[in-house]
Amino acid sequence: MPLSKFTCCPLAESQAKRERRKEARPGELLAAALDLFVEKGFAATRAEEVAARAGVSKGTLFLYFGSKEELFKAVVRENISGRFTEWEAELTTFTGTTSEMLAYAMRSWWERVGMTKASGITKLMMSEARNFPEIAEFYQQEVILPGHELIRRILQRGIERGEFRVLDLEHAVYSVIAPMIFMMMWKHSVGACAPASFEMHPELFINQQIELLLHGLTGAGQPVAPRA
Amino acid sequence: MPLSKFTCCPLAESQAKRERRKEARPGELLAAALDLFVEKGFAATRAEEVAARAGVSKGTLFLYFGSKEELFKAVVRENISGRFTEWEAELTTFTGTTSEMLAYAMRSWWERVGMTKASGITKLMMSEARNFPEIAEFYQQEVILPGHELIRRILQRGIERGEFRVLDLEHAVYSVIAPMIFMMMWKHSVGACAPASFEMHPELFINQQIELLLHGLTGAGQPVAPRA
Amino acid sequence: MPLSKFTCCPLAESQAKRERRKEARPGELLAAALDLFVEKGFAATRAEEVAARAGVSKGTLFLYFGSKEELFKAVVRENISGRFTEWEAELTTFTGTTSEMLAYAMRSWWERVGMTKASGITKLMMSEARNFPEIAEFYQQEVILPGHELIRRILQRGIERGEFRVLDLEHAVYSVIAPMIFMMMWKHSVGACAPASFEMHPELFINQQIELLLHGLTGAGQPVAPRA
Amino acid sequence: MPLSKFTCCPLAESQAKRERRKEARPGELLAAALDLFVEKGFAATRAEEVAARAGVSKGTLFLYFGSKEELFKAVVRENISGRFTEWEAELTTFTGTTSEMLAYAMRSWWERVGMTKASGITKLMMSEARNFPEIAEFYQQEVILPGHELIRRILQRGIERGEFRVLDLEHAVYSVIAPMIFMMMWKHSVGACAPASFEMHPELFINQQIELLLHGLTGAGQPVAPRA
DNA sequence: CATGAATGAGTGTTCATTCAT
DNA sequence: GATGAATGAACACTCATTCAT
Repeated sequence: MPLSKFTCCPLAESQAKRERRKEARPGELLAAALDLFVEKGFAATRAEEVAARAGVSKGTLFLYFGSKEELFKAVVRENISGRFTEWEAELTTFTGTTSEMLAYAMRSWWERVGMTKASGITKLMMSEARNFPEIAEFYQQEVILPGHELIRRILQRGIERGEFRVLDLEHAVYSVIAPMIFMMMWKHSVGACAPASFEMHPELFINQQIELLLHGLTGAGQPVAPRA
Repeated sequence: MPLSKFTCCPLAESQAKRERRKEARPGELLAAALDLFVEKGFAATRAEEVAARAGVSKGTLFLYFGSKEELFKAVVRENISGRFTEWEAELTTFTGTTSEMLAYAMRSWWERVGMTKASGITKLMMSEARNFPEIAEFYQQEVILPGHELIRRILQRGIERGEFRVLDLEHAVYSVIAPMIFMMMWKHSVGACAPASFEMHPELFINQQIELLLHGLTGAGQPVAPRA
Repeated sequence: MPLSKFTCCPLAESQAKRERRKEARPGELLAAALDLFVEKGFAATRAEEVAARAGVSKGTLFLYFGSKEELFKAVVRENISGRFTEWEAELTTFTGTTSEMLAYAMRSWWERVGMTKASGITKLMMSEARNFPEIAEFYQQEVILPGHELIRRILQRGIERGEFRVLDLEHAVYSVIAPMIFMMMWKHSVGACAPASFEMHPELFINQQIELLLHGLTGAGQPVAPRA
Repeated sequence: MPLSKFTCCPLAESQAKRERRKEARPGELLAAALDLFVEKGFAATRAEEVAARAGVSKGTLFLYFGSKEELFKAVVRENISGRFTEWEAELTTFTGTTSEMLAYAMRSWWERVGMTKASGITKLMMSEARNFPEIAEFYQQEVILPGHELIRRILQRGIERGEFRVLDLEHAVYSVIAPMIFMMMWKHSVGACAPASFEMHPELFINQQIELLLHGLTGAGQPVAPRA
């Protein structure tokens, strides 16, 4: 844009800046709210604090979200993207073994969700589900259901191809999911105020968890992810 | 009740009942508080509601617990029994294989903690840890640390006796704990308002989880806990 | 109560005092609210001010009335007693001329309503009716309708007995009511902040109004209620 | 519009319209404000609503009126025309009987004020006088005082010419004014949300009211304004 | 001039906590 | 001890007013 330095009227620019701010506001507020809701819970988070963290005044918050509750719902909705379709596509075209597939799914989950702020949503839902049944319902439809479906299909593939032994699919899904839920909860609760002794190295843990999930504690073969 | 004919006035009886109630008060309050804190979180639980559920007046609550925060601490403290000593004793004298030992530990954990109200404490800590750092610290010392220690010793025994392969102990502990934490969280959040499709059969899940933990998905042998 | 000076326990007395206060609270609050609502309108009256005038804290107000709106409704309801039955009884047994009857009705209205605080309710309703349609409806049923009925019956009697000439009853009712409504409005608006020049002597006005209503401006006979 | 062919671009036209609108702005705002103030009272009327009804933005309102209070004052001031001079002139040159004169005054009042939006101002003053003493004072000087003066002069004329009997002038003025005030209040309060049973036919009422005022309920002669 | 995004003082309402009874 | 009436600090939310664009 070489011409832009000659811009005769600053109107465009400042207008743009204002517009940009206006469009950015909801996002900034949602980000601030996510942080605080995850950190302190819904009830203990003050609206003014959210506003302050987003760099605006209390009134502005209510300009964008009609109430604290609507803000909460927006936070959850915003962070529950339908990332599953993309994910399922990847797995549908996967050509390796199902063990590799499962490992891939767990590792990419960590990179795309577990290690990001989005993981806080899970903590939020676990903590507040009973106070927001409608939101919990929404979360189940949008996250839990497709998530389970995804894992179930992987396990099914493993069984059908003779890679995994026959097992109770429904509960096996929970076995795969449990360590992931656990990591998110841990990170946002004990992990946030724990002494060094409880530090967890997520990548190491995931690697070993995959190993254990596939071959078990008694599994033969090389030692499992020895700590560097 | 042949003695009752000597009770000239019902005063004595109700007096006695009152005494009993008086001594029971703190316990009833703690039980009510546990329920409500688990259900709605600390901030969203009203002191009056706790009192009402315990069958006393608002004022009485503050007679026994100086503040809502103290009540919370007492709830946590009260429900963190030093059951570990007893438990460790059991395991120290355990004579079977380590696989059996691990299975025993997980199953008895379910009976003694997982399926009881005490499981709510874990949900509470996960939800509120960051609002109550001192309590979280206390919880770590009293529950997490000994719990980890217990699991670690089992795993260590397995490795030393050549039953389990060598692995990163610290993270393996998390692999054992994760499904248990998961069950408690699930039960008190999604599980409390979930449709039938998300129902979980804890015993089945634990059985299969033990199997998976020991032999993995690819493990040979008979199918794992096929659903009845 | 000569024995009361020996009352061994002051419990009874203080209990009583507390009880009395508790029972008196709603009344005190309603009185304070009536004053302020009449003076400043519903919206411009602050809940805290009402409480302060009743000698209690803001919180106490909400102990007795769930919301400002409920307080408003209670104020109106409280001051709309079914005084009409008593009134109608009086008029049913009235034996004089209908002129005397009308005069009696207007004068006793002044003593029982017009000159009391209850007159403020009319101002309130006139000012706020459109903001509280349900209350306005209630007011119509409880006050306007029976009030009109009462006046209508008097006029009807006058016509039937040949004392009053035939006229459009419905509108004649308004002619009787108008000066009374007017007095209440005036008193609580202009009258409350008017210079001496607008002072009104209600008794004089009513007397002359009765005279005019009965005989008109052109009526023969002695001068009408010359000012003392 | 033969000149319009010289308007090469529609800009001029819309420019013109804009100019016109610009000059019309204050008037539109005052009209909108009058409606809303009358309907909901001063405190319960939101500035933004006034602006919206006038078709401008919130900011624009404050461009023309420094504050909501100033807007209110302007509304009152604007709607209190010095129509009295014109009126007094009419009455000064009146040649009929004083009864006719009074009837004319009341009927023309209805046409010029009572049935127009201006009647809302009276409701406003009655409702808000105590919150705006200065405005109330102004209203007294500009409306009440000259209004009373006008009525007083008519009555005085009637007495002096022997048409009306001697009476307490001050209070007789109120007797004339009361039904007019009443009509305006009624129309803007109960009348605005009343069931058909409380409907009032202003012309009928005024006619009969005049009759009653002149000859009273007991007046001989033909029946008073029998309902068509 | 007009706009509407932003502000923050103000108000209704809640609820932990106190204390007279 | 037990009660529950009373308190007032705290917080969600509103809205008149400002001002950058």
